[in-house]
Amino acid sequence: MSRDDRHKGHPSAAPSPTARPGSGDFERDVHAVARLIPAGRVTSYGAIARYLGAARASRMVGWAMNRAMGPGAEGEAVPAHRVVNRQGLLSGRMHFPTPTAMADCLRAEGVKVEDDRVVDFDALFWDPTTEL
DNA sequence: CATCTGACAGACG
DNA sequence: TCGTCTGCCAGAT
Repeated sequence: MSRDDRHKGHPSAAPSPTARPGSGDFERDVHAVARLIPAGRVTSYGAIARYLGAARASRMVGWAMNRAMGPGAEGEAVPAHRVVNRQGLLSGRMHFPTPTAMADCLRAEGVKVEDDRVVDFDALFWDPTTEL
């Protein structure tokens, strides 16, 4: 990401610093939805973000996953391997313990993965706004 | 305290 | 149809 110069995002400071610093609400919701993803199914970051009402915060979904699997993972593990991008691409595979952990995990659930991409992604796609 | 980056997605040219 | 830019929120430097 180095389009050139996109450093403009500088809205006035937060009006209520004590409102909710770490928030965690968004992240918590993301984890909740991720856990609802049925095994053998996959969804996209945007789908989750949209379901939470933050369709434009799809990036945060991925960030939430990163924290979810970290050492500070909440009690329950989050199936981050079932969350892929809009193209069915395992964009987050590099963040797993091993580069093949994500694909291997999906294959274990019956999901075919080829070239880091979910085969038949459209058929396996699980949309929370529709299914939930 | 200011600035960039990041597991994406959608709009635009 | 493809390449590029912007938007979003939060964490890291």
